[in-house]
Order: sequence, then structure tokens, then C-alpha cells
Amino acid sequence: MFKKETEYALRALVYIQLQNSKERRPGIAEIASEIETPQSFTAKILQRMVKQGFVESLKGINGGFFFNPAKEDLPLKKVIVSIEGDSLFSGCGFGLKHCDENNPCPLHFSYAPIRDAINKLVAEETIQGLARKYNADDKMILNRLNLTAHVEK
Amino acid sequence: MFKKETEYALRALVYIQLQNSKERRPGIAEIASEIETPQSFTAKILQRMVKQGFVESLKGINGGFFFNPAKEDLPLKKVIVSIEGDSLFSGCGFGLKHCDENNPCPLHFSYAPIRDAINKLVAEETIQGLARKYNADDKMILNRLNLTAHVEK
DNA sequence: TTACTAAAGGACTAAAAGGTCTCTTAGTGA
DNA sequence: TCACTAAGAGACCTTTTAGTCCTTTAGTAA
Repeated sequence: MFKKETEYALRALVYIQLQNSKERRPGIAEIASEIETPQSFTAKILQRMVKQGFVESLKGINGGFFFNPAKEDLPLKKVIVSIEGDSLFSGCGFGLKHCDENNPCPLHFSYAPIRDAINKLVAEETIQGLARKYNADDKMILNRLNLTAHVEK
Repeated sequence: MFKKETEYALRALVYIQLQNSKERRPGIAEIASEIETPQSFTAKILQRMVKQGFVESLKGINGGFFFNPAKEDLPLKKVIVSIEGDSLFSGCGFGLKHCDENNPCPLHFSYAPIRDAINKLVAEETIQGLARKYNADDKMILNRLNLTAHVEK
């Protein structure tokens, strides 16, 4: 459904928020190892997230990535659109041409509610919201996002 | 949402069925030009569709592509899965790991109904069904699938 | 003020998707 | 049976996505 880059970005950001809520600022090495993604690629992706202003970073010892708590929660959609563009949310899901509300293709009215549901989900759900859901059940963290460190071993 | 290959396959097959219903067997050149796809690539894709047994072909003069009317209608899902695999219908839409009904990730229960809706749509809708919808309004054909030949000009 | 740490930047490589080209195979009709 | 037509096959090229590696920049702390 999404590119690897998008997937890794979402997982990394949720991990960062999760650690922030424990007063930690994780670095690239830790993030990549915990969410099981290639380290250099993850570094590049997080660089982009910082440039977009979605997350912040500090260099040097005790550096790492963190969310500015003064900012609003970050909707998944912002991350997704910054990487993939909004074709998933605007175009016809079946790639037919000249398809919109006024000139619908035969699949349009069947697909529109699906697209709207996807849109609603990613527009309303946030990185911080997902992190809270993980926090609600710490064991869930272990099994779902491969976040195995700092808990058991 | 889908690969170009899938998109072109669906468009080509609908066009073939549409012409079949007019007692015609379109060839590659016509198909590619009508649905506005690259000709060689479309040829390769249709070759694969024939190999899969989804559609049939005849060489030589008066050759072209056609559906065996004795066969059951072809669900979009069969075409999609043959090209993309079933990751869209089975995996977690957000690429999180170890996510299933028993071990849901925090997005699972929000995404599951969306995935099910996509699944239902492509499992129930068929190439022949879409062609019938196009036939129901010939002008729609012109505007939606770029099928401009054999009608006006 | 140097040594260390960690992110930023950018050039590079690998793999997959998207697409082209040319030759071969198989039907059809004079 | 030859000329023509149209699909099949496969090698090849291009672009995008995925990923690596190495150097630079910027903080921190002795």
C-alpha cells in the first residue's frame, strides 16, 4: 500500500515519540535497530522528516530525535503526503482516466467510500496517538513494532 | 494504489470485452492506442494474461484477443492478485510487522474494514461487469477510458 | 581546543518497475 | 507455398525506489 520509505518513516516516528514519552531522545542506530530497518536509509528518511519540520534533532552527545511538545500532534497523512504525494487520496483508485465526481468511471462510486475511509483514518490518526495506543499495552509493543529493547531482553 | 501493469491490464481487458460484445477481436495496436498505453508494454502484459488463461488470443489475419464466452466472468481480483500478489488483501495496510487478527497492531482494527471493503469490491466486480456498465452509457466510454474509435470522432 | 559523539549531506550502487526493440512462431488467404 | 498478418518470446534499456558509504558539520565535555 505504501512505499518502504513511508512505512519506515511512520515506524521511526512512532518509536521516537514512544521514547520521548520516557524522557529519552533516541539516535539513528537505536531507532533502526529497534524498528528493524536499514540504518543508513532510516537516517536519510529522518533527515527528510527533520527538514519537513515534522520532528527535531540534536547533534552531539545526548543528541537524537524528538518531537517538540509545543507543536500539534502529527497526522499520519502529513507524513504520507510528504513522501508519496496525494495521489492515493485524490486520483481514481483504479487508475482510470478522467475520473472525478462529475465524470465518474464505473468504479468511481464503489471506490469513493473506500478512499474516503482511508483518507479519514490517516487524517485523524496521529503519530502521538499511535504511540499512546502502544503505551496502553507494553507487551503489544514487543510483538507489533519489534521494539524489544529497554524492556526485558 | 496499483502498479501500472495492473492498471493497464484491467483497462485492456475491459476494452477487449467491450469490443467482443460488438463481435470484434481487437489486436494489440488497437487496444494500446484506444486505452492510451505503451504498445509493447501492453503486448507483454496481455501475453501474461493469456498465459494465465484469463483471456485468449488468435494469431494471423482477423486475429486478436477475446474472452471465451463459455468461461465464468473474470473478477478484478484474479487479475490484480496474478500481478501484485495478495499483499494488498492480506498484509497490514501500514506495513507494521507481526500484525494479524490475533496480534493486532494499533492500526489494525481501524484498517481492517477498509481492507475488507477493497477486497469485497474487487472480488465481486468483474471485467465483464465493468464492460456492461460502460455499454450502459456509450458516452461514458468516450470520457472515461479514452475509447474514442468506432464511435463518432 | 581538542577529542568525541551524533546528525547532515551527498555521491554512489543495487534492485525493481516500467518500457522498447527485434526476431520467431503461427495462422490465413491468394 | 508464398506473402502477409498478428501474437509470442526474450534481450535490452530507462527510471524509480531502495539502500550504502564516506565526508562534513555541529554540539558536548574533559
